[in-house]
Amino acid sequence: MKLSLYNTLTKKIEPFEPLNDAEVRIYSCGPTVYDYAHLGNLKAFLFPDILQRTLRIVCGYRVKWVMNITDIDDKTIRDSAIGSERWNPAFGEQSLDPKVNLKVLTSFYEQEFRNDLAMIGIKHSDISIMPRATDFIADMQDLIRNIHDSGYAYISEGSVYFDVAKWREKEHYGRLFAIDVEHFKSGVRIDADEYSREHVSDFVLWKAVKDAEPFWDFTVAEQQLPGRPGWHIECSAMGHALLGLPFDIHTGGVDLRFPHHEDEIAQSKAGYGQETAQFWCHNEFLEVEGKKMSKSFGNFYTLRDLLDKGMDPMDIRFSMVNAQYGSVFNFTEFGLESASKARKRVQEYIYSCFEGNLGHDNHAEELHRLKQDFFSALCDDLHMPRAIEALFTFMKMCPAQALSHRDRPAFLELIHDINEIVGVWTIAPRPEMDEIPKEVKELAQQRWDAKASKDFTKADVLRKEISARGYVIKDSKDSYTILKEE
RNA sequence: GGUCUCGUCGCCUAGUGGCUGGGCAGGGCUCUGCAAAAGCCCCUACAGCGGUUCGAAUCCGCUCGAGACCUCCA
Repeated sequence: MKLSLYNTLTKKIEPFEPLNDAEVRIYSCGPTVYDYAHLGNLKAFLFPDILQRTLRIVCGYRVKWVMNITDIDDKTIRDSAIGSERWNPAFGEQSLDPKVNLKVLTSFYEQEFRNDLAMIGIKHSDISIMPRATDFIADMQDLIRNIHDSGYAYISEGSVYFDVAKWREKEHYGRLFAIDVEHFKSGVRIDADEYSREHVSDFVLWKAVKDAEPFWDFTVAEQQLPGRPGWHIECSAMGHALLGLPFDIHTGGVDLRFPHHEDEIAQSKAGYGQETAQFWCHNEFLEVEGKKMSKSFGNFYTLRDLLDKGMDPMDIRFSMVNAQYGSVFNFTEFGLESASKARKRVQEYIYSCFEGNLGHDNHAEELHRLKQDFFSALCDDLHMPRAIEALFTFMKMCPAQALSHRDRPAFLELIHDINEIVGVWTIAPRPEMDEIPKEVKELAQQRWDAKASKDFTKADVLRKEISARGYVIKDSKDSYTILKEE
């Protein structure tokens, strides 16, 4: 099946066709590793995860997926600076070398980030490369020299800036975002750093070293400019080095359309003479309980915050994935609960397919429709809600017990493929219960006896005792089961 | 001020002109000590006002409302 995707470059949903038959090349703007990943980050990475899984499983392409790690920027420098409040004592003593401190801080959060990805079901084996910006300084410097040589950069007080005004004389600046350079709203936040640009619309390619900040030597136009890269340049350099330009799909949050991605396009074109990507895809933001997630609203959550509250990472994945990436997703506790129940219903259905008697009806047609509807919804700009709807509709039409000896394996095969994308279920028989302690079993039997003799007071006391040991009793008509309390 | 989304059942989400979408919650039943699990059934909404049309949640206009971005937040 062919995938169609909304392309911010054209503002239309377009059929996707790889530039190169061998594989689809995707670049995702990754995290800045100065803190634990928050829910918004997760949504931003779940989107390309579903994208690349769909490209592989439904469209049959090979995929090369690059997600960068930004380990040098204002915030990583700030937090690793000597005396920073955010320096975690677990990192040990701070070094006198700011580069060492930077590395310590960023490697810590990088590792945490990798753990978080695994936790929400993004497989490391699916990500071809996770390059760190600091490992590509030389590539960035080459690119900046190229841009300078071609006349679109100028040096000012030790920093190098991209000359947007000059670029606009030749090229369209505002490919992803309609920029009204003349009408920047007065009072809107303007980058307040002390670097001097000729125009506010210019952006920095290379920042001159400041006191006690990490820096790299750099020579451009026979000038020595010790400093560090600007934010946008890293993606241009890494995309070029690891995927080659132009590549197929570039992903990121909507906030990155401008200036980050716009500048990336301009830089790469100015320095490499090539377009960056044929598709630019942006995921919408996440809100929490109807409000923008922010520290000041007190609704700012990292993944580990939610796990500490006892939430299941697979429920978090399912709730986020079960929303179209291009629309604002409202993360609520009630919504997570809904998603959790819906997910478990499907899981229950899958377990049922491994047990009980077979049915005799023929559901080949419904199976075929499920396959068709599920995958075609995904192929339509990754409409996961519609795809999941097809699954529930199927389950309603065809109870697990009704599936025949032919339909069951067919369903399991299909749900396996579906799960290769959704990634929240276990396609296997119901796991054996953990060994239940003998005393709990005995208590349960006593309770059943008490109940049978209608001594309900005693039965309730015993239920409480069982509960105190972490188990619950569920009665059915003429038997009972013991389950571990969640 | 500029650019752009969006207002669908209690909540979340599909749906680019006609066929009462799905999930969760709620109600009923299978099953009567209590509770819980599972399954089945029920639950006809499209911000407002005009217009186009045989027919509009869906197209057009206006109004009201919500939100995002506008120089380093995914």
